[in-house]
Amino acid sequence: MPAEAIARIERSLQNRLGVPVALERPGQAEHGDYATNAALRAAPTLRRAPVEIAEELRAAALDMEGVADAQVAPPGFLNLWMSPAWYGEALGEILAAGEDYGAGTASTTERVQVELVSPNPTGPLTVASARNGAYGDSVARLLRFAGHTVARECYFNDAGAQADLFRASVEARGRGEEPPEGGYAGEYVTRLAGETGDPVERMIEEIKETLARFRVPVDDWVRETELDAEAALKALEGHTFEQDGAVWLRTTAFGDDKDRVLVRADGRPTYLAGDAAHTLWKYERGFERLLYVLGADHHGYISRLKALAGAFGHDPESVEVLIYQLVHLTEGGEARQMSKRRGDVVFLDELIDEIGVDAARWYLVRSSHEQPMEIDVDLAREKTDKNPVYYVQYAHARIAGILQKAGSAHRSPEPLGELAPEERDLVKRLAEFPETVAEATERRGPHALPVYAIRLADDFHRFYHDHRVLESEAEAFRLALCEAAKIVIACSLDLIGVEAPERM
RNA sequence: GCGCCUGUAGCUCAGGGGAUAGAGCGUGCGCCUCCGGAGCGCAAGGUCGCAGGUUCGAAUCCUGCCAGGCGCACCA
Repeated sequence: MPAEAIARIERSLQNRLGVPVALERPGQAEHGDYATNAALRAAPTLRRAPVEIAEELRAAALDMEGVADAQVAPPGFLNLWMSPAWYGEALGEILAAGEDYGAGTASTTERVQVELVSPNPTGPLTVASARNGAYGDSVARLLRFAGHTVARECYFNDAGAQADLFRASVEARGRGEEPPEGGYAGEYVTRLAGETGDPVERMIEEIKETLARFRVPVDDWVRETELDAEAALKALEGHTFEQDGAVWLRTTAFGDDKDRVLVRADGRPTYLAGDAAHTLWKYERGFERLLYVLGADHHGYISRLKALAGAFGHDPESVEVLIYQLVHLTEGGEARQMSKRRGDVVFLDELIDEIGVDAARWYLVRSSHEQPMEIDVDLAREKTDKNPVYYVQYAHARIAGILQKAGSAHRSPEPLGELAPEERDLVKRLAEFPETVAEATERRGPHALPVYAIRLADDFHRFYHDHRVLESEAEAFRLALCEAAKIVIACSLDLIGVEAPERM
């Protein structure tokens, strides 16, 4: 979903040709402001020479409002140069939309739930959960921006064997004994042993505080102990069978590669039974699409969760599992193993203490969720002020300074005449935002935002360096340009949960 | 053995069929009477893991291989 100023040109060319036309920004200035390979793509179906088709498009383009020049380049590209009026149109579009620029692109809106983090309440949040939170929350923000109704949920598995083991570990430590086999160690266990109350409850409270601090606004907190497993098992009865004394769910009927046990031979429910109750509760609350944000070590769950949806009579496709690759810690170039049980981890609160929420969130979403992530503990500490997030925030603060100094001076998106190259680049970058966001949303890939924000900041810094804003002939236009840049930078950062400061 | 993810500059990573593959960090050299120098410019640095295939065109799609991460429970 490109900006309207761009989409208008695309539609006109499309009507002329009868096949899809997408404008792209070419890598080199000699190839114009925008270019399209539409003629090359259409050639096979139209059974005509690409250059011939491109010539036809060129003629059409030259007649369009906003197009200053058009040229055909072999083997069939069409290159476009836009007029000052077009730049005014594109800039005006941004200022008119304000902070809604690029929003509401979803064709149909849904009630979406994003389940994220969902940690075992047996210890504080670690940097592993932090990637889940930063990624999942950013996806939630994107979906909301696109127009969906979004709720974030965090689930606590507070009933299982791990919770019991954790409680036993804290009690043992309180008596000065070693933790039980496979139990929990670490400083926080010692700390909890000195406090009163249920350790699991203490952890749940701490996790809630950490997530709030990390700017992940959770709408619903759900605990396994609150769910009605009996009701879920009853609802699944048509899809279960008994074998070897256990109750099985026929998940293979919904695409799983093997059936799964719901109730063990000894009568205790499995983890899947808890998941079933949880899934049922989600649908009962009316969500139409269920997103799960899970680490790569859980990707085996996908077919199970979809099968549960099917067994409850919903479309398995309404379940969407977002898998992110794991975080590996290194220290001094060597791999550092993380184990919550041993207490040998880096906690999210420590990371925030070290580098702050902005740098941490930026760092955790800047690369694709499909990319395994390495965090060098030493480097993360050292490089605090080298994090590109400050580069982007600085651009925002710089603009804020100019606009403040400008006071109520007149602003106008209408350029006086030809734009400088740096002005053109900046407007084009801003006009690219709606499409960038729409694609990031569709692909569930918020990492496109940091990448975009750096380029935008880059374009702004270059513009700023070469052109005076205040008291220049083009002051009104340049103030409008600054205003638009400020809006889009702030929006890009907000979508990944990073603040856009007026001053630094 | 089967499945998912990854392999791009010294390091961390963008790039989802187009023109001469990009950014940050690091390295080298420049730029402050001036709206914020947390900035700007220039340079060096690449067999896009390897080999085939599809295509007018492949880092991108397909197949095979190599390497790394993760998963294949009546654990959670």
